[in-house]
Amino acid sequence: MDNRSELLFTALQMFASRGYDAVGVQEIVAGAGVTKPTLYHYFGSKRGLLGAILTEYGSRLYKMIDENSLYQGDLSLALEKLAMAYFRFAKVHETFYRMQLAMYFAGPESEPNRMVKQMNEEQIRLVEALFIQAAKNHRRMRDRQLALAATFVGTINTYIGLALNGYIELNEDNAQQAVYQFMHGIYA
Amino acid sequence: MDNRSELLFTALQMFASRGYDAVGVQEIVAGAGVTKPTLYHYFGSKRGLLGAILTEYGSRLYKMIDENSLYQGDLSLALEKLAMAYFRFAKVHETFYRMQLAMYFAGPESEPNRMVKQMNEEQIRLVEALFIQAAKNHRRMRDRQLALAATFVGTINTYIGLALNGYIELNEDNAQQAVYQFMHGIYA
DNA sequence: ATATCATTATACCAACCGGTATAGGAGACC
DNA sequence: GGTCTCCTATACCGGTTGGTATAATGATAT
Repeated sequence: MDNRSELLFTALQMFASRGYDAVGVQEIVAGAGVTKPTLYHYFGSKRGLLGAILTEYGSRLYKMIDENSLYQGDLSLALEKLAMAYFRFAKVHETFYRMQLAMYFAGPESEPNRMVKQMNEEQIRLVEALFIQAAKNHRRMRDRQLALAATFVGTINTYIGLALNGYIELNEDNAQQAVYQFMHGIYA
Repeated sequence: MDNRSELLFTALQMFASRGYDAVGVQEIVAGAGVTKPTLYHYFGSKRGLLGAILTEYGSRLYKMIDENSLYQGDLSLALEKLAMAYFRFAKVHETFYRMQLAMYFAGPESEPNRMVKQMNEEQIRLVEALFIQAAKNHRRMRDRQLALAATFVGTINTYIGLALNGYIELNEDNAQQAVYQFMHGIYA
Protein backbone atom coordinates (compact mmCIF):
# COMPACT_ATOMS: atom_id res chain seq x y z
CA MET A 1 0.00 0.00 0.00
CA ASP A 2 1.34 3.44 -0.90
CA ASN A 3 2.03 6.04 1.74
CA ARG A 4 -1.04 8.10 0.95
CA SER A 5 -3.43 5.20 1.50
CA GLU A 6 -1.49 4.12 4.55
CA LEU A 7 -1.98 7.57 6.06
CA LEU A 8 -5.68 7.66 5.19
CA PHE A 9 -6.29 4.27 6.72
CA THR A 10 -4.25 4.86 9.86
CA ALA A 11 -5.82 8.26 10.50
CA LEU A 12 -9.35 6.91 10.01
CA GLN A 13 -8.73 4.16 12.50
CA MET A 14 -7.34 6.57 15.09
CA PHE A 15 -9.98 9.26 14.58
CA ALA A 16 -12.72 6.67 14.96
CA SER A 17 -11.43 5.16 18.16
CA ARG A 18 -10.15 8.19 20.02
CA GLY A 19 -11.50 11.28 18.25
CA TYR A 20 -10.07 13.83 15.86
CA ASP A 21 -8.70 16.25 18.43
CA ALA A 22 -7.25 13.59 20.69
CA VAL A 23 -5.04 12.24 17.91
CA GLY A 24 -1.82 14.05 17.08
CA VAL A 25 -0.26 14.35 13.65
CA GLN A 26 2.92 12.81 15.01
CA GLU A 27 0.99 9.73 16.12
CA ILE A 28 -0.59 9.29 12.73
CA VAL A 29 2.63 9.41 10.78
CA ALA A 30 4.29 7.07 13.26
CA GLY A 31 1.43 4.62 12.88
CA ALA A 32 1.64 4.84 9.11
CA GLY A 33 5.40 4.41 9.14
CA VAL A 34 6.20 7.75 7.49
CA THR A 35 7.22 11.22 8.60
CA LYS A 36 5.36 14.49 8.82
CA PRO A 37 6.40 16.08 5.54
CA THR A 38 4.88 13.10 3.75
CA LEU A 39 1.52 13.80 5.36
CA TYR A 40 1.74 17.49 4.61
CA HIS A 41 2.77 16.76 1.06
CA TYR A 42 -0.36 14.75 0.34
CA PHE A 43 -2.94 16.52 2.47
CA GLY A 44 -1.62 19.96 3.33
CA SER A 45 -2.96 19.91 6.86
CA LYS A 46 -4.64 17.77 9.48
CA ARG A 47 -7.98 19.14 8.30
CA GLY A 48 -7.03 18.23 4.75
CA LEU A 49 -6.41 14.67 5.85
CA LEU A 50 -9.84 14.46 7.42
CA GLY A 51 -11.30 16.03 4.29
CA ALA A 52 -9.68 13.37 2.13
CA ILE A 53 -11.15 10.63 4.33
CA LEU A 54 -14.61 12.16 4.09
CA THR A 55 -14.32 12.59 0.33
CA GLU A 56 -13.12 9.04 -0.17
CA TYR A 57 -15.77 7.29 1.90
CA GLY A 58 -18.42 9.92 1.31
CA SER A 59 -18.43 9.20 -2.40
CA ARG A 60 -18.92 5.51 -1.66
CA LEU A 61 -21.79 6.39 0.64
CA TYR A 62 -23.44 8.54 -2.02
CA LYS A 63 -23.02 5.81 -4.57
CA MET A 64 -24.58 3.30 -2.19
CA ILE A 65 -27.58 5.55 -1.60
CA ASP A 66 -27.94 6.25 -5.28
CA GLU A 67 -27.89 2.60 -6.19
CA ASN A 68 -30.37 1.66 -3.48
CA SER A 69 -33.01 4.34 -3.62
CA LEU A 70 -35.12 3.14 -6.50
CA TYR A 71 -38.82 3.76 -6.03
CA GLN A 72 -41.05 1.50 -8.07
CA GLY A 73 -44.43 2.03 -6.48
CA ASP A 74 -43.81 0.32 -3.15
CA LEU A 75 -42.34 2.75 -0.63
CA SER A 76 -41.96 0.21 2.17
CA LEU A 77 -40.05 -2.10 -0.11
CA ALA A 78 -37.81 0.69 -1.37
CA LEU A 79 -37.04 1.85 2.18
CA GLU A 80 -36.32 -1.68 3.31
CA LYS A 81 -33.80 -2.10 0.53
CA LEU A 82 -32.24 1.22 1.41
CA ALA A 83 -32.14 0.38 5.11
CA MET A 84 -30.47 -2.94 4.39
CA ALA A 85 -27.96 -1.22 2.14
CA TYR A 86 -27.20 1.24 4.94
CA PHE A 87 -26.70 -1.62 7.38
CA ARG A 88 -24.37 -3.40 4.98
CA PHE A 89 -22.42 -0.20 4.40
CA ALA A 90 -22.10 0.43 8.12
CA LYS A 91 -20.87 -3.11 8.65
CA VAL A 92 -18.34 -3.05 5.81
CA HIS A 93 -17.09 0.44 6.66
CA GLU A 94 -17.70 0.20 10.39
CA THR A 95 -14.73 2.36 11.32
CA PHE A 96 -15.71 5.13 8.97
CA TYR A 97 -19.33 5.01 10.01
CA ARG A 98 -18.40 5.26 13.66
CA MET A 99 -16.17 8.26 13.01
CA GLN A 100 -18.71 10.01 10.86
CA LEU A 101 -21.49 9.45 13.39
CA ALA A 102 -19.30 10.79 16.20
CA MET A 103 -18.49 13.90 14.21
CA TYR A 104 -22.10 14.46 13.27
CA PHE A 105 -23.00 14.77 16.93
CA ALA A 106 -19.83 16.67 17.86
CA GLY A 107 -19.81 20.30 18.89
CA PRO A 108 -21.32 22.56 16.22
CA GLU A 109 -18.32 24.88 16.38
CA SER A 110 -15.81 22.15 15.77
CA GLU A 111 -14.22 21.68 12.39
CA PRO A 112 -15.04 17.97 12.11
CA ASN A 113 -18.72 18.70 12.69
CA ARG A 114 -18.85 21.37 10.03
CA MET A 115 -17.19 19.08 7.52
CA VAL A 116 -19.37 16.07 8.27
CA LYS A 117 -22.53 18.12 8.26
CA GLN A 118 -21.97 18.92 4.60
CA MET A 119 -21.71 15.24 3.84
CA ASN A 120 -24.83 14.55 5.87
CA GLU A 121 -26.82 17.19 4.05
CA GLU A 122 -25.85 15.78 0.69
CA GLN A 123 -26.81 12.36 2.00
CA ILE A 124 -30.23 13.56 3.06
CA ARG A 125 -30.71 15.31 -0.25
CA LEU A 126 -30.12 12.01 -2.03
CA VAL A 127 -32.59 10.19 0.18
CA GLU A 128 -35.03 13.06 -0.29
CA ALA A 129 -35.06 12.24 -4.00
CA LEU A 130 -36.63 8.92 -3.12
CA PHE A 131 -39.39 10.60 -1.13
CA ILE A 132 -40.00 13.11 -3.88
CA GLN A 133 -40.59 10.23 -6.24
CA ALA A 134 -42.87 8.54 -3.74
CA ALA A 135 -44.76 11.76 -3.03
CA LYS A 136 -46.35 11.44 -6.46
CA ASN A 137 -48.43 8.60 -5.03
CA HIS A 138 -48.56 9.70 -1.39
CA ARG A 139 -50.14 13.09 -1.04
CA ARG A 140 -49.60 13.25 2.71
CA MET A 141 -45.86 13.31 2.16
CA ARG A 142 -45.80 16.41 0.03
CA ASP A 143 -43.78 19.36 1.31
CA ARG A 144 -42.38 17.15 4.05
CA GLN A 145 -39.87 15.24 1.97
CA LEU A 146 -36.79 16.87 3.48
CA ALA A 147 -37.93 16.30 7.06
CA LEU A 148 -38.93 12.75 6.13
CA ALA A 149 -35.56 12.04 4.61
CA ALA A 150 -33.79 13.47 7.67
CA THR A 151 -35.98 11.46 10.03
CA PHE A 152 -35.46 8.29 8.02
CA VAL A 153 -31.68 8.68 8.02
CA GLY A 154 -31.92 9.54 11.72
CA THR A 155 -33.87 6.35 12.38
CA ILE A 156 -31.33 4.30 10.47
CA ASN A 157 -28.51 5.94 12.38
CA THR A 158 -30.22 5.15 15.67
CA TYR A 159 -30.18 1.48 14.81
CA ILE A 160 -26.59 1.59 13.62
CA GLY A 161 -25.61 3.51 16.74
CA LEU A 162 -27.28 0.93 18.95
CA ALA A 163 -25.52 -1.83 17.03
CA LEU A 164 -22.14 -0.12 17.37
CA ASN A 165 -22.71 -0.12 21.11
CA GLY A 166 -23.69 -3.76 21.20
CA TYR A 167 -27.39 -3.39 22.01
CA ILE A 168 -28.80 -4.87 18.82
CA GLU A 169 -27.73 -6.53 15.58
CA LEU A 170 -27.93 -5.14 12.09
CA ASN A 171 -30.00 -7.85 10.47
CA GLU A 172 -32.97 -7.96 8.14
CA ASP A 173 -35.45 -8.13 11.00
CA ASN A 174 -34.24 -4.86 12.45
CA ALA A 175 -34.19 -3.22 9.03
CA GLN A 176 -37.82 -4.23 8.53
CA GLN A 177 -38.70 -3.05 12.00
CA ALA A 178 -37.03 0.31 11.42
CA VAL A 179 -38.96 0.82 8.21
CA TYR A 180 -42.18 -0.43 9.75
CA GLN A 181 -41.81 2.04 12.60
CA PHE A 182 -40.94 4.81 10.24
CA MET A 183 -43.88 4.15 7.94
CA HIS A 184 -46.30 4.20 10.84
CA GLY A 185 -44.86 7.53 11.77
CA ILE A 186 -45.67 8.90 8.32
CA TYR A 187 -49.30 7.88 8.29
CA ALA A 188 -49.94 8.69 11.95
CA MET B 1 -21.99 32.64 41.47
CA ASP B 2 -19.07 30.98 43.22
CA ASN B 3 -15.96 29.99 41.33
CA ARG B 4 -16.79 26.30 41.34
CA SER B 5 -20.14 26.80 39.65
CA GLU B 6 -18.62 29.33 37.30
CA LEU B 7 -16.05 26.76 36.19
CA LEU B 8 -18.67 24.02 35.77
CA PHE B 9 -20.89 26.24 33.70
CA THR B 10 -18.12 27.67 31.52
CA ALA B 11 -16.60 24.25 30.85
CA LEU B 12 -19.96 22.73 29.96
CA GLN B 13 -20.62 25.49 27.47
CA MET B 14 -17.21 25.07 25.84
CA PHE B 15 -17.24 21.27 25.80
CA ALA B 16 -20.66 21.30 24.17
CA SER B 17 -19.80 23.71 21.42
CA ARG B 18 -16.27 22.68 20.53
CA GLY B 19 -15.62 19.29 22.14
CA TYR B 20 -13.74 18.12 25.21
CA ASP B 21 -10.34 17.71 23.60
CA ALA B 22 -10.46 20.91 21.62
CA VAL B 23 -10.91 23.01 24.75
CA GLY B 24 -7.85 23.79 26.85
CA VAL B 25 -7.78 24.18 30.61
CA GLN B 26 -6.32 27.65 30.19
CA GLU B 27 -9.30 28.67 28.10
CA ILE B 28 -11.78 27.42 30.66
CA VAL B 29 -10.25 29.27 33.58
CA ALA B 30 -9.97 32.44 31.48
CA GLY B 31 -13.63 32.16 30.54
CA ALA B 32 -14.59 31.62 34.15
CA GLY B 33 -12.44 34.51 35.31
CA VAL B 34 -10.18 32.47 37.57
CA THR B 35 -6.76 30.84 37.37
CA LYS B 36 -5.65 27.27 36.99
CA PRO B 37 -4.96 26.35 40.62
CA THR B 38 -8.58 27.19 41.38
CA LEU B 39 -9.75 24.63 38.86
CA TYR B 40 -7.31 22.01 40.13
CA HIS B 41 -8.32 22.74 43.69
CA TYR B 42 -11.97 21.92 43.04
CA PHE B 43 -11.72 19.19 40.42
CA GLY B 44 -8.21 17.76 40.53
CA SER B 45 -7.94 17.38 36.78
CA LYS B 46 -9.65 18.14 33.48
CA ARG B 47 -11.27 14.69 33.66
CA GLY B 48 -12.45 15.49 37.16
CA LEU B 49 -14.12 18.62 35.87
CA LEU B 50 -15.97 16.64 33.23
CA GLY B 51 -16.86 14.07 35.87
CA ALA B 52 -18.36 16.77 38.05
CA ILE B 53 -20.46 18.05 35.16
CA LEU B 54 -21.74 14.55 34.44
CA THR B 55 -22.50 13.90 38.10
CA GLU B 56 -24.32 17.20 38.50
CA TYR B 57 -26.55 16.91 35.44
CA GLY B 58 -26.68 13.13 35.45
CA SER B 59 -28.38 13.13 38.82
CA ARG B 60 -31.00 15.53 37.48
CA LEU B 61 -31.50 13.26 34.49
CA TYR B 62 -31.96 10.21 36.70
CA LYS B 63 -34.40 12.11 38.86
CA MET B 64 -36.34 13.18 35.77
CA ILE B 65 -36.58 9.59 34.53
CA ASP B 66 -37.53 8.32 37.94
CA GLU B 67 -40.32 10.85 38.32
CA ASN B 68 -41.67 10.21 34.85
CA SER B 69 -41.60 6.46 34.45
CA LEU B 70 -44.73 5.47 36.26
CA TYR B 71 -46.56 2.56 34.67
CA GLN B 72 -50.22 2.36 35.53
CA GLY B 73 -51.52 -0.12 32.99
CA ASP B 74 -51.19 2.02 29.87
CA LEU B 75 -47.73 1.65 28.33
CA SER B 76 -48.29 4.13 25.51
CA LEU B 77 -49.40 6.76 27.97
CA ALA B 78 -46.44 6.11 30.25
CA LEU B 79 -43.98 6.31 27.35
CA GLU B 80 -45.56 9.50 26.06
CA LYS B 81 -45.13 11.13 29.44
CA LEU B 82 -41.55 9.94 29.59
CA ALA B 83 -40.84 11.14 26.06
CA MET B 84 -42.26 14.55 26.83
CA ALA B 85 -40.21 14.71 30.00
CA TYR B 86 -37.10 13.88 27.97
CA PHE B 87 -37.92 16.60 25.48
CA ARG B 88 -38.43 19.13 28.26
CA PHE B 89 -35.16 18.09 29.88
CA ALA B 90 -33.28 18.39 26.59
CA LYS B 91 -34.73 21.83 26.03
CA VAL B 92 -33.99 23.11 29.53
CA HIS B 93 -30.51 21.60 29.62
CA GLU B 94 -29.84 21.88 25.91
CA THR B 95 -26.11 22.49 26.31
CA PHE B 96 -25.65 19.51 28.56
CA TYR B 97 -27.73 17.26 26.36
CA ARG B 98 -25.74 18.23 23.29
CA MET B 99 -22.46 17.53 25.05
CA GLN B 100 -23.63 14.23 26.46
CA LEU B 101 -24.96 13.10 23.09
CA ALA B 102 -21.69 14.01 21.38
CA MET B 103 -19.71 12.06 23.93
CA TYR B 104 -21.98 9.06 23.68
CA PHE B 105 -21.13 8.75 20.02
CA ALA B 106 -17.47 9.67 20.48
CA GLY B 107 -14.61 7.23 20.03
CA PRO B 108 -14.94 4.20 22.32
CA GLU B 109 -11.35 4.61 23.47
CA SER B 110 -11.79 8.21 24.50
CA GLU B 111 -12.21 9.17 28.12
CA PRO B 112 -15.37 11.21 27.59
CA ASN B 113 -17.06 8.26 25.93
CA ARG B 114 -16.21 5.90 28.73
CA MET B 115 -17.53 8.32 31.32
CA VAL B 116 -20.76 9.09 29.48
CA LYS B 117 -21.42 5.44 28.73
CA GLN B 118 -21.70 4.73 32.42
CA MET B 119 -24.32 7.44 32.72
CA ASN B 120 -26.14 6.08 29.70
CA GLU B 121 -26.23 2.58 31.09
CA GLU B 122 -27.68 3.79 34.36
CA GLN B 123 -30.22 5.77 32.35
CA ILE B 124 -31.26 2.71 30.38
CA ARG B 125 -31.46 0.67 33.55
CA LEU B 126 -33.92 3.18 34.96
CA VAL B 127 -36.04 3.10 31.81
CA GLU B 128 -35.83 -0.68 31.83
CA ALA B 129 -37.63 -0.67 35.17
CA LEU B 130 -40.64 0.78 33.38
CA PHE B 131 -40.61 -2.02 30.82
CA ILE B 132 -40.20 -4.64 33.51
CA GLN B 133 -43.35 -3.33 35.14
CA ALA B 134 -45.15 -3.31 31.81
CA ALA B 135 -43.95 -6.82 30.94
CA LYS B 136 -46.31 -8.16 33.56
CA ASN B 137 -49.14 -7.34 31.18
CA HIS B 138 -47.27 -7.70 27.88
CA ARG B 139 -45.86 -11.15 27.47
CA ARG B 140 -44.16 -10.35 24.18
CA MET B 141 -41.87 -7.93 25.95
CA ARG B 142 -40.42 -10.40 28.37
CA ASP B 143 -36.64 -10.96 28.23
CA ARG B 144 -36.38 -8.04 25.87
CA GLN B 145 -36.74 -5.24 28.39
CA LEU B 146 -33.13 -4.08 28.24
CA ALA B 147 -33.06 -3.95 24.44
CA LEU B 148 -36.44 -2.23 24.47
CA ALA B 149 -35.25 0.37 26.93
CA ALA B 150 -32.11 0.98 24.87
CA THR B 151 -34.12 1.27 21.67
CA PHE B 152 -36.61 3.63 23.29
CA VAL B 153 -33.89 5.92 24.61
CA GLY B 154 -32.23 5.66 21.19
CA THR B 155 -35.46 6.71 19.48
CA ILE B 156 -35.86 9.64 21.84
CA ASN B 157 -32.27 10.66 21.23
CA THR B 158 -32.82 10.52 17.48
CA TYR B 159 -35.61 13.05 17.79
CA ILE B 160 -33.58 15.26 20.12
CA GLY B 161 -30.60 15.00 17.78
CA LEU B 162 -32.72 16.01 14.82
CA ALA B 163 -34.10 18.92 16.81
CA LEU B 164 -30.61 20.05 17.86
CA ASN B 165 -29.74 20.18 14.17
CA GLY B 166 -32.85 22.11 13.27
CA TYR B 167 -34.71 19.43 11.34
CA ILE B 168 -37.70 19.08 13.66
CA GLU B 169 -39.21 20.57 16.81
CA LEU B 170 -39.55 18.94 20.20
CA ASN B 171 -43.28 19.26 20.66
CA GLU B 172 -46.07 17.00 21.83
CA ASP B 173 -46.83 15.83 18.31
CA ASN B 174 -43.35 14.49 17.80
CA ALA B 175 -43.33 12.87 21.23
CA GLN B 176 -46.53 11.06 20.35
CA GLN B 177 -45.16 10.11 16.96
CA ALA B 178 -41.98 8.74 18.51
CA VAL B 179 -43.94 6.60 20.94
CA TYR B 180 -46.38 5.53 18.26
CA GLN B 181 -43.51 4.40 16.05
CA PHE B 182 -41.83 2.68 18.92
CA MET B 183 -44.96 0.83 20.01
CA HIS B 184 -45.58 -0.45 16.51
CA GLY B 185 -42.05 -1.73 16.54
CA ILE B 186 -42.78 -3.74 19.66
CA TYR B 187 -45.84 -5.48 18.32
CA ALA B 188 -44.48 -5.99 14.83
C1' DA C 1 -4.22 37.24 69.40
C1' DT C 2 -3.20 33.31 67.18
C1' DA C 3 -3.48 29.08 64.87
C1' DT C 4 -6.01 26.75 61.24
C1' DC C 5 -7.79 25.86 56.93
C1' DA C 6 -9.90 26.55 52.61
C1' DT C 7 -9.08 29.20 48.68
C1' DT C 8 -6.53 31.64 45.16
C1' DA C 9 -2.48 33.90 42.46
C1' DT C 10 2.37 34.03 40.43
C1' DA C 11 5.37 31.57 38.05
C1' DC C 12 6.91 27.62 36.24
C1' DC C 13 7.47 22.69 34.06
C1' DA C 14 8.48 19.09 30.43
C1' DA C 15 6.01 17.37 26.69
C1' DC C 16 3.54 17.91 22.85
C1' DC C 17 0.82 20.61 19.37
C1' DG C 18 0.30 21.61 14.14
C1' DG C 19 3.22 23.05 10.76
C1' DT C 20 7.61 24.09 7.90
C1' DA C 21 12.47 25.23 5.85
C1' DT C 22 15.90 22.79 3.78
C1' DA C 23 17.88 19.31 1.42
C1' DG C 24 18.60 14.67 -0.37
C1' DG C 25 17.12 10.58 -3.07
C1' DA C 26 14.81 8.36 -7.05
C1' DG C 27 12.91 7.80 -11.33
C1' DA C 28 11.63 9.98 -15.89
C1' DC C 29 12.70 12.76 -19.82
C1' DC C 30 15.98 15.03 -22.96
C1' DG D 1 25.14 12.93 -18.33
C1' DG D 2 22.25 16.44 -16.95
C1' DT D 3 18.09 18.19 -15.22
C1' DC D 4 13.51 18.17 -13.69
C1' DT D 5 9.87 16.65 -10.74
C1' DC D 6 7.90 13.99 -7.21
C1' DC D 7 8.43 12.28 -2.81
C1' DT D 8 10.40 11.95 1.81
C1' DA D 9 13.76 12.65 5.85
C1' DT D 10 16.29 15.62 9.34
C1' DA D 11 15.75 19.16 12.12
C1' DC D 12 13.45 22.81 13.69
C1' DC D 13 9.67 26.59 14.82
C1' DG D 14 6.66 29.31 18.23
C1' DG D 15 2.90 28.32 20.86
C1' DT D 16 0.04 25.49 23.83
C1' DT D 17 -0.93 21.39 26.44
C1' DG D 18 -2.28 19.46 31.24
C1' DG D 19 -0.46 19.97 35.55
C1' DT D 20 2.18 21.87 39.83
C1' DA D 21 5.37 24.03 43.58
C1' DT D 22 5.20 27.84 46.44
C1' DA D 23 3.20 31.27 48.80
C1' DA D 24 -0.13 34.84 49.89
C1' DT D 25 -4.86 35.71 51.13
C1' DG D 26 -8.89 35.90 54.12
C1' DA D 27 -12.26 34.00 57.10
C1' DT D 28 -13.08 31.19 61.11
C1' DA D 29 -12.26 28.83 65.39
C1' DT D 30 -9.91 28.90 69.72
